[in-house]
Formats: sequence, C-alpha cells, structure tokens
Amino acid sequence: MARAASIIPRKPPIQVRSAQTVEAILEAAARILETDGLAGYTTNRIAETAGVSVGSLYQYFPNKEAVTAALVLADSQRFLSRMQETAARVKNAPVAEAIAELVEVSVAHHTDRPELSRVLDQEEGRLALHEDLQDVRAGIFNVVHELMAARKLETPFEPEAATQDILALVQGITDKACLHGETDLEVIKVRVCYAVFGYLRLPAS
Amino acid sequence: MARAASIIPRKPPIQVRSAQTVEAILEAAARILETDGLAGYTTNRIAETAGVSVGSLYQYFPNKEAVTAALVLADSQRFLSRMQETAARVKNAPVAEAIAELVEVSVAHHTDRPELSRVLDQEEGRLALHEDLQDVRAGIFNVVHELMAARKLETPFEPEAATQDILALVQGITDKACLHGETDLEVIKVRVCYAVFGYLRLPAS
DNA sequence: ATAAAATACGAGCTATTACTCATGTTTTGC
DNA sequence: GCAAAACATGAGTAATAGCTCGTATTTTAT
Repeated sequence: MARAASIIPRKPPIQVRSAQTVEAILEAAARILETDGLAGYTTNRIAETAGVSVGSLYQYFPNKEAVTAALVLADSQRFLSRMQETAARVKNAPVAEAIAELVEVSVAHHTDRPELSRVLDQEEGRLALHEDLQDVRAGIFNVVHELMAARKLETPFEPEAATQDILALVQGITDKACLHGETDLEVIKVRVCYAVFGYLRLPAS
Repeated sequence: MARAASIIPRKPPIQVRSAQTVEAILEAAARILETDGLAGYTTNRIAETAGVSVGSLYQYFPNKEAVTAALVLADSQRFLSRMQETAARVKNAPVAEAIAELVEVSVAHHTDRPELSRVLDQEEGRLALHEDLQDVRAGIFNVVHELMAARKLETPFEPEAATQDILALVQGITDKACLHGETDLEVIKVRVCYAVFGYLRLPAS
C-alpha cells in the first residue's frame, strides 16, 4: 500500500534564519498560486521564487502537499481569528449590525487576494482530513452557530444545517462575484447581507 | 511563445465506430474523475479504461484539456436543456412552484453524480474562454433572468447581479451539502428553495 | 475486387517534476 | 576556540505523463 503522505512539518525551524526561510517559502507558494494557479506550482519554482534551494524546502516540508496544507491552515486561522474577534466585539450590537460586520469579514477574506482564496478553497477538499484544519473549520462554524443561538435566530431547519447553508451562500455569492471580476467589497457585502437577511427572514436594516 | 492549445476537436468522428470510441472515451474520463479526481486523470488511463488506445484518443482530441472541455460542455448542455424545458413547462404555474421546479433541476444536476459535478465545476474555470461553453452559461443565466422579468420579481440590485447571486447561492448550498455527505435531494431542495425565497422576499409557499 | 479513406494500435520519445543526498556553511553551546 | 548541531545548497535520480508516428486493420465507394 502507498504510505500516507504525512502533512506534518518534517522539522520545526529553530533558529530565526530557518523561520525566515519557511516564511519565504510560504509567501512564494502563495504568490505562485495567485498568479499562475496550480499550473506553475512546482517545488522547484517555489524554492526559486523564495530565493532558497529545493533542499531547504524539503528540510521543513515532507512533500509539496505539506506546503499547500500549511498555506491553507494559516489562511483559515487568520480568517477564524478575525471572525472570533469581530463576533466578540459586536456581542451587544443590534443583530443587523452584528451580521453585517461578520459578513464584511468574510467577504474581505475572499476579496483580499481573490485568486489565492479560490485556489486554496479548492485545494482544501483534498486535505480535509487534517486535524488542525478541521478544528479551524469547526471554529468558524461555531462563531455563526453561537451567534444564531445567542440572538435566537430561528429557521425551519436544524441549526447546524442552517449554519452550513448560510456559510455556503456567503461563500458562493462572494466567489462568483470575484470570478466575474467584481472588486468592490462594499457592493458585494451589501448583496451578501441581503441574501443572509433573506435566509433569516429578518427585516432590512 | 507557446502556441495556445486548441480545444477544438481534432477530427469529427464520421463512422459509427469512431462515434462509439469518442463516447467511450468521454464516459471513461467521467468515471475516472468521479472516482479518483484529477489525481488519476491521465490520457493513458482514460484510453485504457475506455478500452481503446491512446492513439485513438489523440485522433479525436488535440490534447487532454480538450477531453475535459468536451465533458464540461456536454454536462452543461444537459443542464441547460433541462432548465429550458422546465422553465417552459412551468410558464403559467404559480411563482413558488416555478421556482421550486427549477431549483429541483439544479439540485438534481449536482446530486446526480456529485463528485463528477464538483470536479467539472472546478475545471470549468480554466476553460472559461471557450465560446460554446460561454453560450451555454449565458443560456442558463437567461432562464433565471427571464423568469424574474416575466414574474416581475424585484430586488434592490441590477437584475443581472441578482440573477448571478441566486445561481451562486443555489450552487453554493448544494455543493456544501453534497460535500458534507448529504444525499437526500428533497431535503437539500427544500433548504435551497428557502434561501431563494428569502433572497426574493417571497412568502413561503 | 480493389483502392482509398477512416480508424485503431501501442511502443517509445521527450519533457517535466517531486524528491534525495553528499557536501559545504553558519550558528550555538560551552 | 571548537565541536556539534542546525541550516543551506543544487546537481542528479527516478518516475510519470502527455503526446507522436509508423504500422496494421476495418470500412466505404466504385
């Protein structure tokens, strides 16, 4: 049987020098995915772009997938942090405002580096098993889930299903908008809010 | 410069024999994408699975991408046909029913061979330029767009943006549901309808 | 029947790419 | 100052996959 390709970093960087190397590798990988997509995404090119040797790359990542996984994880963690911060901040704000702020965070996360976001979301499927990543996904889910509970937002469905649907429609609308070349964060945000308010049967703010 | 890889079929099959070959190739490609995704998707394997030689494959397709493009086009055309038929059939039905029927077609299209649908949607991005495909996408767009016009469904946004959003949220919710292992078409359909009705601010049926 | 066109075949060429390893350099600990 | 550990290097290897092309077989047309 083919041994499962581990995604766990091979060796943790100890010195500052190596930490910089790892950072450079991740940023290079991101830039390549952003510009050329998976087409030009090779370990040799990642190393070259990062200004390090391939050998160095393989000292910290057991394989190419691990680089992608690290990228996805870092990106998701950033998103989760912002969602949690925002959720805490708007804890006592009016519902409409709370939702609007969370939607803004979500849309901003996709419109910031749209091409990168698209590819990472797409690659996430292949890495869905990874534990850390599942925790982050669960965290994002919980932010929305808890908001609905705290505000007593009701739907005819299980709260879990409703949460999933809301996250899905936010992402769906945002992605398509980006895909069609839209760049105005505000405009997209308004439409996404409109959809979420609609799903929740809330009156317009 | 790298010459643009044409996606236009190299030679049209003339005899029935070759038509069967082309059909076998497309079905084999679909099955591979469905089971192993892009990982095992090689021209050699496609040919082997189809029970023909690689040479035959390259007699009708100029390159691998062309096979994928043909697959995407055929799939989109099936979807468009069903949407158009359904739209025509429910022309005079109550709005709620018309929407429900169209949503059912859409959800069914994704839940039929969910894995295949996911990969094809994903690959569609890379082939977005192709003319025939753009026509089909425009056709799907028009079905929804015209329904909204005929029924005088209003939103605060440009009709085009609203149409895009509705298609996006339908696909978004459906995809995520499939991804999470949901298989019950009826259940998904009800939730998608709920979202669409919400976006359109229509009372529940 | 026979020539020509269409179709089928598949070994193998070429290019690419993930990944290794032997060797050299820098940093750390004492 | 020095040994050991950490880090960096990049030419080279092995495997893979897209695609070609010379040849063989089947179908069509007359």
